[in-house]
Amino acid sequence: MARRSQPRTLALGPLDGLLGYRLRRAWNEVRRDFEAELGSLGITRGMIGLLSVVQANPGIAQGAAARLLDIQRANMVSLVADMAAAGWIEKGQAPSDRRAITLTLTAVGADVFSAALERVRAHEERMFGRLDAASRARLAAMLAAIGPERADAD
Amino acid sequence: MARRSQPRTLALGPLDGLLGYRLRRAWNEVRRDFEAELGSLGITRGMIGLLSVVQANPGIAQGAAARLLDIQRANMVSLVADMAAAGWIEKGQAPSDRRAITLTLTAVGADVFSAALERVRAHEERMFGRLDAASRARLAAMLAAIGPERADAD
DNA sequence: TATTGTTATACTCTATAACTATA
DNA sequence: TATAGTTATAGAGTATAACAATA
Repeated sequence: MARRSQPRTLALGPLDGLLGYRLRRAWNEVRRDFEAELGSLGITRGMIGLLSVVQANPGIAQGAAARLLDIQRANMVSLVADMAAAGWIEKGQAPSDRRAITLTLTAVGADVFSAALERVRAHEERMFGRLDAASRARLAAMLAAIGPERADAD
Repeated sequence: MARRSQPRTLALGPLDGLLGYRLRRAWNEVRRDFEAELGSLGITRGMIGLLSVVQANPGIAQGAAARLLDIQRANMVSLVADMAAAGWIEKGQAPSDRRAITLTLTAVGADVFSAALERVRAHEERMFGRLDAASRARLAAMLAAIGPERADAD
């Protein structure tokens, strides 16, 4: 029977009602688990994103991939360089625009992505396993609705 | 009529179905807006969290606040130091444990928090305004359900 | 032995400004 | 003028290991 100088349950205060705070907690939980699962493969979250986008759009321009993934062009440079150095993607020249760099997946990259995706799916099941299919769909829709009203003709 | 060497709509690939990715996009959106709104006041997200917790639990131990906010003890040190230097919180000695540091809000800290909270609420409305009250409640519940099955007697 | 606060350090992601070469 | 890739740099958050003082 230890004495408590603090209330049994500590309160969060106004923070408790803020969805932004709840979002941070959830995201940190997910990020941590992702890194624990994928870290040993030397694959970061950024890499998974680029692997997916390059596989889905062979020859995509580096800048287009950056916009698609909501990553700054400047931050794309080292990401691409690291993945090219690992032999997962190849940089090429766009025929129509000599400034642009095209990205394609290598055979090794496809294998790495395939293996990583298995782990990611296990990770997702661990993180979202308490939500059924309908809930997950609603969650996805809600997450997509987060943000300022965007002009439709964006 | 520009020629397109890429499909009209670029695909995300397998990434598209991953809730973790959707969560990252939403979180980045919220984080960016928070920083744009609060940055000019010199208040970071970490500070808002600590201000709220210290106000709700005067004299809370530094380590207890860290656990409550899901922040590493080591990272709490500079956060507390910065906020104490700003005059928003005060460090004290716990009577029962000479190792522990207690935290209390100053009058200035209370004012700063109050002003910041107004901006945070505007920010939250901007971010989650497209969700009605029922949806927000469901979102909060879903975010709380994210993560591994935890033993109830945690 | 375990915990509290601390120091040191590193990594990921994100952001901005400025440069070059093209367009 | 605007865009693509690049370089340099900075900041916030997160993470681990190790230490001294205290429990």
